[in-house]
This record gives sequence, structure tokens and C-alpha cells, in this order.
Amino acid sequence: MMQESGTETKSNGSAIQNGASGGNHLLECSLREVRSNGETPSVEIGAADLAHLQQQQALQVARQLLLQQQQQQQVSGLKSPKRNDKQPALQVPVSVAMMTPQVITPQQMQQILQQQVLTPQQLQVLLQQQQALMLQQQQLQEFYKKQQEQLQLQLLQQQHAGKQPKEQQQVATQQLAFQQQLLQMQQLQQQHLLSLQRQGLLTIQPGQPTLPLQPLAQGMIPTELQQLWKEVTSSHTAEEAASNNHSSLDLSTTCVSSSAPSKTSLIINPHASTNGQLSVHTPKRESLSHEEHSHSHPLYGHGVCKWPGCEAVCEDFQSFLKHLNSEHALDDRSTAQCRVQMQVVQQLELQLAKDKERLQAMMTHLHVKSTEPKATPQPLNLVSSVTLSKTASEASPQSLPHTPTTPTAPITPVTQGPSVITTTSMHNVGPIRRRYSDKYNVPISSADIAQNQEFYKNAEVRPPFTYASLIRQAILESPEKQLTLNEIYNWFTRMFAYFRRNAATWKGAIRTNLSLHKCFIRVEDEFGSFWTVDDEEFKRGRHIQRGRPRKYCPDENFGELVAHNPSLIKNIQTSHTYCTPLNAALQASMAENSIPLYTTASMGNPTLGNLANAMREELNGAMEHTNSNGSDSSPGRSPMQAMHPVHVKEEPLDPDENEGPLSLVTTANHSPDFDHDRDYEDEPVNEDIE
DNA sequence: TGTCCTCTAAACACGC
DNA sequence: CGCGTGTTTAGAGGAC
Repeated sequence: MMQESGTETKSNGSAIQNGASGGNHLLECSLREVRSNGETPSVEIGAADLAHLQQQQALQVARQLLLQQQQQQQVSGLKSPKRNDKQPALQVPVSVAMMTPQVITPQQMQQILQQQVLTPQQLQVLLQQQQALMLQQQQLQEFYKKQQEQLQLQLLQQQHAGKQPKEQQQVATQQLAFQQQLLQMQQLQQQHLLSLQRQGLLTIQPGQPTLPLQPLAQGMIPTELQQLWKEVTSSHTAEEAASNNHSSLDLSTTCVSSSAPSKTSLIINPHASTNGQLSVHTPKRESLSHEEHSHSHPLYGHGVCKWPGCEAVCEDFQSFLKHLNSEHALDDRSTAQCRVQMQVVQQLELQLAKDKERLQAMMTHLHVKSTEPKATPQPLNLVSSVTLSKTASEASPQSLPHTPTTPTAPITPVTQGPSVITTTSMHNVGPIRRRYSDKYNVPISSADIAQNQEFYKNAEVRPPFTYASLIRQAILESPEKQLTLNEIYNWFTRMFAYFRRNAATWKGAIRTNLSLHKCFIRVEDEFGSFWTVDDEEFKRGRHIQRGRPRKYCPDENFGELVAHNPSLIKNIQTSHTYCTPLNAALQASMAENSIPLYTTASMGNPTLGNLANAMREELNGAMEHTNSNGSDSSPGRSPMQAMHPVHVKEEPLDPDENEGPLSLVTTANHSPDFDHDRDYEDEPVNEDIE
């Protein structure tokens, strides 16, 4: 209940704190760097160095501004990070992102991912589009750098020529206009990103790229900007004091240090105030502002300004425009926000690229033919292409096709499309329970997890599966269909980034689930214990009844079958498909008889081999789906381990469990303890007969 | 509203 | 004693 949300809140807080402190650290580094660079201002600095320096400086400005904002918010009590956590999801990611300008920690990524109303597919689309944007932006920046180089050369030449100060001013103005153009584009890109993020389901349609992106991108292609630049630069002829003014001219260096903003804002802001949207200097600006005249402005929705962290109420579109021009004009803060957002996007892109690479490597390693189109990454939609692991088809064949039985089941049917993570599962981080299936314990197929394997591996998003489902999956994915508790832990941490923290919580939950669910069978040998799963029982989804003491009756043998066998198979649950516990029991028996652990079909010991075969026949088709690899009964553990006695988790014997094919075994196993158990019997008889 | 399921936390036991 | 493991219970919330 509250505990879960509590942990989330805690983690949010820590993420923010980490981010903030990281930002501080980076700020210090950046300051040092800037300082060292700034103390040796020189026209000899290369364009690349300048660009780098500009980036550093801009980042530093962003951090500084954001830190200031944070401080202000905290002082005013309007928006503490804590409160941010509880605010509607729309604002949180941006806020978080704004507070962590440089590096997005996994926690922050988690926040973003969790609180966005985005499915992984939408995230993919978003990232794709942002990638395209960033590509263009990179081109633009390269172009800009080149122009700056040219400008620098020009300035140097003109310096020698000794031009008039008035012309210098004009050059500065013109260049500033261009820089503002660049910034404007960045802002619009950010707006686009935000609109994508915020509108989530409503606007992001994979096959429908009708987003502001296109006109925006097309409106600002480098060639046109080059033309723009020509227009801007054609008039100016002179410049002096280039080295002095360069930083102030440059957008990204408008605030070199904490003392700079006032000075630089004097330079920049006049434009912003007189022409907040900068539509005068360039005809191209018209095309940009044209978009803003559309009432479907990405920064405006539901009467609220959607600028990151703003949420100002604007009664109509005109007032919104007014607000936009006044409050979000080209100034240091907006610039910083843009750059921060750029960092966010870049980080996401990096992450995506890495994950794609990993996925490719994994699939290659698994010899899976990926039908996933390389150019259009939709790694989350592997339904049709992934037969990912052999466990997908072997471990839980009955789970495909599965049919989620509740609308809240996060797993969507295959027919509905690739989305596996629904808005709810993505959004509700708190007390909302994520169930694979509420009414029936429909097993997860490996494909279910595989669809979003990469996603869950890297995003700290809580998987929409119950612990029981995940434990079962972990066990079934193991080669021997059995895992120790620690191996189960490892599987969880390996497969889900979410389970890489709060270990005490989820580990306890795993143990509880293992104990509580009848489907999990504990098998013990001399070296410890491991867990297997009874799939049929899993589908029944029954718990061991509360208040019903689980009797420990160690060292009871159970009839002829194990008369020669000191191993302790307390209770093999009746099931049609639980080859695994059966195999475990057989392994135990074989181990006790020093029988080499071959497949059950090729066992050397005639008695046990026949028994096993008889059991297989008895179990009939239920075993078929697992006998494709006879290795199921191969030694699950090391031969040495397998040679030792095995102890199967004892289970209170349900009356109905005596009616299965293995009733002989279980009744043979009958001990006084079981009779005692029957005192608790209150379950309907025959309910399990299928 | 009641029941069931799930999750979380906690207490306790046991063995190493 | 600490730790890992396993069991059990209580309580809360969600779904039906």
C-alpha cells in the first residue's frame, strides 16, 4: 500500500538529490574549466574549442539557473522536489530533467519513463523523431560553427582594417539574430519533444508522423539557414574587439559565470523584450511563428502553458501567446531549459542506441533471426519475430496464446499490437498492482518478457507481472527448470533494472511468494535447496492456505517407491505438466541409487527407468511439450550435487491432489503428518480434475 | 460489500 | 551473533 508508494517517493527524492548533487559537482567542474579557459581568453582559440567551451558554458548556465530555480522554489515552498513527485505526471519528468541537466541517472531515466504517459513503442517513436531532430540540429550546429569560424576570420581581418564601432554593433546584432534563430529552433525542438511527451498516447502514432516536427525541421534546414546567414552577414562589414565580444555574442556563452548574466542579459534581452519571438530579423522566422499561430500549439493545451515547469493558466490562445512571448522569451533561463532538454534527449538517444546494440548482440548470440527492421527500431515489438529463447516455446507452451482476462492486465494481446506496457503500468508507480492476470494465473510466456526485455533491463520500470509470474519465469528459463533462491534473485536483478534496488523488499517478497504459492516446490539436497515450479498449479494460482501450518516432516519416506531411497520426497503435487518436480524427484531417486543421470528415457536402472517411463506415459501429453529436450531430466546441477539426496518441499496435502496420476506416489507418501494435515482440509474436492 | 489476490513488512525459526 | 533462507501472519489496496 503506502509502503510501495513510499519507496517510490523515496527513490524519487534520492534521484533528485543525486541529480542535484551531480549537477553541483558538474557545475564546479564546469566552472573550473570555464574559469581556466576564461582566464586566457584568446582569439587563438579554435572554433572547435570555442564550440566546446560554449557548450560547457551553456551547460553551466543551465545548471546554475536551475539550481537557482530550485532554491527559489524551495524557499517559496511552491515546488519542492518532494512535491514534484506527487504532482501530476505531466510535469514531473520535465522537472526532474530540469534539475539534472548534465547526466541523466538511471533513477532519473526511471522517473521519466515511469511518469510519462508513453508506451515503449511511443518512446521509440519519440526517440526516432528526436533523433531526426538532433541530426538536423547537429548539422545546424556544424554549420553554425563554420560560420563562426568564418566570422572569426572576418573579425580578425576587420580588426586589422579598423572598422567603425557602429558597424561592430551592427555585426553583433546581426550575429545575435542568427544565434537567436538557432536558439529558437532549439526551443521549438524542445517544444516538440515536450508535446510528444506530454500528449503521449494522443499524439504519438507510429504510422502517423503528422507532428510539428516536419514543418519545423523543413523550415530550418541548413541551406536555408545558410541563406539566412548570408542575409544577416551581408550587411555587416566590420567588427572589432572580436575576442572581447565573442563570448557575449555567442548564444551559449551568454552567461560565462555567475556574475555574467546581468551583463549578458543586457545584450540579449533587448531583443527578447522588443521581439520576444524574434520574427523581425528574418523572413524565415515567419514560418516558425506561423506554427505558433496555430491553436494546436505544442506548448499550449487545456488552457495551460506547457512550457516545462510553467503551467501558467492562459485563458485563450492569444493570452497564451502573450504569455509565451513575455515569460518564455529568449533569455538565459529559456536557453538553459532548451539546453537541458537537449541533454535529456541526447541521453535518451544514447541509451536507445546502446540498448539496440545490445539487443542485436543478444539476438545474434541466441541465433535468432531478427526480423526487426534495423532502421526503424521497434525492439519492443518482437512478438512476431522473436522465438527468442527455447524457453519461449518450451517452457510455457500453454501460455501462448495467452489472453489477458482483465482490461488492466498490462500485457496486451498480441492482436492488439505490440504495446506491452500500458499507460497504467508505465504511469502508476505507486500502489497500483500490476497483475499479469487478475483472475487466472495465466503464465507469462518468455515472449511476453522478451518483448520488453531490453526495456525492463535498462529502465527502472516495475514490470507488470506478479512476483509469482516472474519467479516462475525465472525457473522455467533456467536450463534445468530449477533455481536456487539466490539464482532467482540474480535473475530478477539481471532481467529488471527495477529490481536492482530496494533489494530487501523484493527479495522478501520473493521468499514470501515461494513459500506461499503452491506452485513453487522446494527441493533440497545436501548442498542446499532449489526451487521448481508446478505449472498447472501455477495456473490454478492457489496459495497455501493461511493459518494452515505447513508441517515439516523431515526424514519420512513414503512407501515402496522410495523405500530404498532415503531421499525425502514429501509431496509431489498432482499435476499434468509438472515434469520438473517429477524430474527432480526422479533425479533424487536416481541419485540415491547412484544412477547416472541420463534422460529418463535412457536411464540405466531398469526399475527406475521403467518407473519413469510409466510416469511419462501416465502423464502422457502433458509431458510432450517438454520432452523435446530430454535434457530436462539431465542433471540440473553439477553431477556431484545431483548425486545427493533431494528433499522436495513438503506441502500440505490437498484432497484433490490425491486424484491425479501421481496419487499413487502421494498416497504412498502418506504419513501421519498428512493425516494431520487433512484436519485442515476445506477445499472443494475434485476441483482440480480436468 | 465481501472475497480473493497481491504486495509489503515483520516476526520467527533454522542452519551455517 | 550475523546472515541467508524459509515460513507465517497481518494489513492494506485493487479487482471482481
